[in-house]
Amino acid sequence: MPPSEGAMRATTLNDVARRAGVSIATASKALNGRDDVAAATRARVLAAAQELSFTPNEMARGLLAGRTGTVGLLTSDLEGRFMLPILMGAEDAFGAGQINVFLCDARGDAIREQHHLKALLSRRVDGIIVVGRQTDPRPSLGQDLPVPVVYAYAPSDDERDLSLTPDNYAGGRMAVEHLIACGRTRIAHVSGDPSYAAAQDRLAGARSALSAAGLELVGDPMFSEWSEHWGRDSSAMLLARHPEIDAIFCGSDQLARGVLDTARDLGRNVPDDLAVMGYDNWELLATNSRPQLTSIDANLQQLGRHAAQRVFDAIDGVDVGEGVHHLPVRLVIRGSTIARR
Amino acid sequence: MPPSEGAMRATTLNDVARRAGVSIATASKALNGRDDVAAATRARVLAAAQELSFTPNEMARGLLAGRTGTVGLLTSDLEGRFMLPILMGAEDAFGAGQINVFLCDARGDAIREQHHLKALLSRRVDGIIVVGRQTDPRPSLGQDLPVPVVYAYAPSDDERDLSLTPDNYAGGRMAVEHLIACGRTRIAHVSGDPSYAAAQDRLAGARSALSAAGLELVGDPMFSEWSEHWGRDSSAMLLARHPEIDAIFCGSDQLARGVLDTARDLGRNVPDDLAVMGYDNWELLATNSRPQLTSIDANLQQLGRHAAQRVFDAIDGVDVGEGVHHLPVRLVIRGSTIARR
DNA sequence: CTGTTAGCGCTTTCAA
DNA sequence: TTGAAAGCGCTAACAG
Repeated sequence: MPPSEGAMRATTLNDVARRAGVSIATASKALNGRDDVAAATRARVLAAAQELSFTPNEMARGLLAGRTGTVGLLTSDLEGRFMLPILMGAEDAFGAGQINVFLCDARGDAIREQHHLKALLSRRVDGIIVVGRQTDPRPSLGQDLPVPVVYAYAPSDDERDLSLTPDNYAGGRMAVEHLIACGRTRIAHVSGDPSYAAAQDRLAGARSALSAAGLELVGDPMFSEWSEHWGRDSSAMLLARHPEIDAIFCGSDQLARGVLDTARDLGRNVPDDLAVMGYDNWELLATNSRPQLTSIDANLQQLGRHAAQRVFDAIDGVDVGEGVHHLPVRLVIRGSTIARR
Repeated sequence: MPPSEGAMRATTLNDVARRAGVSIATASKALNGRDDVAAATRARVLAAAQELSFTPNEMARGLLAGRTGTVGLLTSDLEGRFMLPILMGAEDAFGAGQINVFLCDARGDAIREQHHLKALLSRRVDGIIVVGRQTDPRPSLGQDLPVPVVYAYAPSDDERDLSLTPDNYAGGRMAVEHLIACGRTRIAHVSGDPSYAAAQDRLAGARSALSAAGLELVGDPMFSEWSEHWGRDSSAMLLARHPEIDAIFCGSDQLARGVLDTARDLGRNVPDDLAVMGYDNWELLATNSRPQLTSIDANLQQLGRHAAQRVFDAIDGVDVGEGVHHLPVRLVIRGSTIARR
């Protein structure tokens, strides 16, 4: 019995050929637009295909062609804020190129990741993009895979792999340069978990901008967790101990939201008394605060598209390349650093 | 020339058979654990497969089996807050069942959706889950598809399709019942875009709970957009006009965040002077506010798993069913409605 | 127990 | 211009 959906066995090229009264080979040629088919024959075949709503079986086609027109997207954890834009960028790029994407979520588990990798290989994907949730290096899938692999966001720990990751150092520098350009000189830093490479890189970038201007951070960088709560608490401590602070550079927009909250509680006007910068340019947070948050955008969707493009190229035989590439980030200026007029 | 990755043509069953010195059929049996193979032979085959790191070609296998072990996830827009949990639930359920998921994002464009649908059918997916971004009915993909289809979140406009969507009416009722149970009697409602079914359903549910208690909404429901800004502005208006309000039920957590902000500005203590409820239980927003937000959780991940389960069943020949199913939601109580002690 | 044979749906020579 | 035949990698009959 056929499945309930009014289903039936999908129509095959054979059905089309028979209905059009030609051989299966001729039908194939007609449908694929090859020019050694009589116009009348082609018309008949196309009509038949239409009537039977024929859709060629890509699996069979792939078997012949040796490529499937599919790629695997291996994420370590869909949950994260950073996955989605990368996913979208990649899906977008591939979709335009008639490639379909297998989505696999390893849930942060190495065993599950191996399972999924195996599954992807058995499906003969033409390439794989590995998306990690942090910018800390992650274990390589290895060099002996039969398909090209690109690492996005979380770089591979093996230099022979190609990794695309946002340039957090440049982001940190850019942020502080902006604050300095706004006339601020007593700048503090609030960040999240210090074990994150992102936290350290952004801080290092910030420090390079400061020392280039002959300045130093006010107080120690405040590390703890990437939460709004910590943004509130850390800034309260900072401002109590160093009331002269005129700008706080935050390692995330969440932290910055917390800082804004504290500033209001303390009656410090933002941006006049105190400039506040976020990081990530998470629109939900950045555009709904009062004032809106100046932030650094890592262009993640573009990063996803880039990764897809590399896989594309690799499929076409271009060497995929290697090393960790730090992709440019972008400053988005809003009201938390410059008063709107 | 082989692709750079140290690639090479993937090893086939033929390679394994030759290396083990058996026929290709025997190799197949040995690898698939059929019992009509001598132990010694099996060992030899397994060893050979291991050495060549053989992975069976699922496409070839699928060609024989008539099923591919893949399903399509057709989303209308990845951007949304509601996609991700559903996606995760479905991916999770399928992953455990050795099924791989094609992710297709139509970007809210009907033409692109048709393209993707066609692509999925040509890949001979065994089923499709259509995920919409709102709970308003969406156009059906049609009844004459060769695979089972389940609609998640956004129901199909055709009753013959199976749709799973959260029970917003029950959510609205549940929210107001909770507020009443907390002793509130002067309850107002702030919501987003009134053209959303979600907005109307939640309001209708809220009203049913109110009238069951012999109460009425204070003031008109405040509709505009689903933003924190509107939460701030609308509640300021409400509280100015109706200072007696002792609870505000919000149509989203974003709105509720805005309401909390205004309450603080006006010096109204939450929850003592004013109880505030959100909707969606978006943890990022709900757990980072002061106080944390009581909210309604639509169990979206579970909804995704359900949808996957239905597709599973349909693949196994069980009728997929039909009609719009409203899945239960859940109250999550935090500090914005009950003072913590 | 093992190997031979016949396909799954399609594309691609190569004759007719 | 058309069709017969081979074969992509695999499994499922059947003979041996």
